[in-house]
Amino acid sequence: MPTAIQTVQSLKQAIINAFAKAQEKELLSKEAQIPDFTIETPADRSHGDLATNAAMVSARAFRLAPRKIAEIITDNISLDGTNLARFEIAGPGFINFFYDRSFYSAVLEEIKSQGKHYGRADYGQGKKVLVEFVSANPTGPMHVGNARGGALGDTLASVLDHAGYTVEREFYVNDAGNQIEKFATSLEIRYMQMYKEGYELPEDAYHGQDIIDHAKNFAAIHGDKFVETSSEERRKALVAYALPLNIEGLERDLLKYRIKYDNWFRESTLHNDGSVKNIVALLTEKGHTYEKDGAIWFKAEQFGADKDFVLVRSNGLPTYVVPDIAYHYNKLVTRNFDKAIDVLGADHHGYVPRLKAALTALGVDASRLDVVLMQMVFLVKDGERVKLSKRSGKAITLVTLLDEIPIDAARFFFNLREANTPLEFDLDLAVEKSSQNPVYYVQYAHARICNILKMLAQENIFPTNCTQNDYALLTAPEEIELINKLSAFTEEIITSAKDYDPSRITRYVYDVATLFHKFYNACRVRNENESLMQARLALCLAAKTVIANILEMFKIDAPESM
RNA sequence: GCGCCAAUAGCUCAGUUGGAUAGAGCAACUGCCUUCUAAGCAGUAGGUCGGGGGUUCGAAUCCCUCUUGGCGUGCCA
Repeated sequence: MPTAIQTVQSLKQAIINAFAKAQEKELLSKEAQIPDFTIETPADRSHGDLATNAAMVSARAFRLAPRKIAEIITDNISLDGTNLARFEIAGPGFINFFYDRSFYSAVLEEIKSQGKHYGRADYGQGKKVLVEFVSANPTGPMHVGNARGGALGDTLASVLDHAGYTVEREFYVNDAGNQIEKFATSLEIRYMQMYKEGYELPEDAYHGQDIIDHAKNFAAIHGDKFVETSSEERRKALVAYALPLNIEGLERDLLKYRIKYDNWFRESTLHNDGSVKNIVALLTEKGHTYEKDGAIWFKAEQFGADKDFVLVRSNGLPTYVVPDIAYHYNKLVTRNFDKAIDVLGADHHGYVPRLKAALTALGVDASRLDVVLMQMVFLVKDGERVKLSKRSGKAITLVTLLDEIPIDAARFFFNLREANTPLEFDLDLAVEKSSQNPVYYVQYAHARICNILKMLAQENIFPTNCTQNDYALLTAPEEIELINKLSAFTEEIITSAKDYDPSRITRYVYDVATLFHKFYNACRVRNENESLMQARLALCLAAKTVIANILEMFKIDAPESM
């Protein structure tokens, strides 16, 4: 167990023991329960490395002043084996604890021995989790929102993996249904326009250049062969030509973005194997549907949704929700994932309770589906928001974006903010090669460490094992703060996994870089006496390990020199 | 109308799930390179946490209410 977490747990136990001992001595009422208390890291370290509110929250239960209880606890506490050296009572009744020297050496030894694995936890207990993200329509190119979804989903999957889940990444390909019909219509009209007058693209069709290109390339192969055929045949041929190309394109572009999926799951398989029909049948069988106006409705209100909704339209075709229900049923029942996590745009939020209602009706525990909603991205150039218009087909695509800015920057920037807040993406800052660019700031810290190692190696100096006495020389505030930060990595991973929030890790690694730069300016490694140099070298290596582990997790380059 | 999300320094955002004097970065101003990378560091200044009520030892955080903004509320996806 990581040193920091272990220290907190042993302290918690020590406090509980102190309570019990005081009760035994009848200093505290035996009647009262020991209330839930917390142990936290104070923002201000002069208030200790760990602090507890135990005395304050138990004031009522024991009918004593908080400070009095704090005295009783501290009189009866034993800090043996806790990596803590001392405590003090402060403020309204906080008890503040301070690390023993052994804490710092334990952290550095731990990072050294775990190396690439440092930061990993068993919090997820190997549970199977499916993270579905991007899932852009294969009817056109991906846009900036998909870029955020990609960075977020892929990194979230990594975070969950580090937290001890068994993770799969999945892309859901909408290769059936209305979108494809619209795709067919758009292709058909663009194709016919090349040979005949009087074909006008409807307002709600796809207006992008990519459709025109597909039609042209198709014509280059088949000529006017499909002009006189039935519309059905023509559409089929066009889709059969263009759709695979688009899907290949999605895969290629995402790979360029360093995203590799375990599965590309096709909606069409759910239609072909009868799953979609089966969902309607199952719900009907259980008496959860009814007919109205020639359509089949689901009694969603009975299962917590805001209103009932249509499953099968009066024209006999299912609405988009049905394949979606079938898909999630497939994830949670057929494939038996413990958790399904969807990364979706926030405009889908109204649909989540409906999907969950349907799963509940099917007897699936809907809490096994978690949805991470993602707010809008605003691109900023020259200090102004770039206007995006999807309708005209002039939206900025993922590919264009990645041509303009480094992939490292994109993956970092899109994980700078929590998913549920709108994100301003500063295009100028992303290409900026300066301290203002947070990616470079972090990478620079890594490169600096590598450089120290390189310089020393040239003098034939290499890291050795450190003794307790060596580690004891690390006493500067910059050194202590850096170690403290490094010790918190595993907890950050767990919290980040719990909240489905990789942006915590982005901020964390930025903090690590900041503290390293401060250390670098305050303390020298080279030309110090052997013992201190080795201790500082160990600290540098530990910082390097943490930064490198995180950058690898984010699939961002960790350069040896810059 | 109803529902979801948000509002913190001039700008972009944190805030350890109710804790101690609300923090970073950018922008502004002042310093630090004969010493491991100045893509760095140190410092100054900047606040009615959208408004108002409530809950308690204690509120940016929880509850109520109002204001403003985004989104949703289709036999579209």
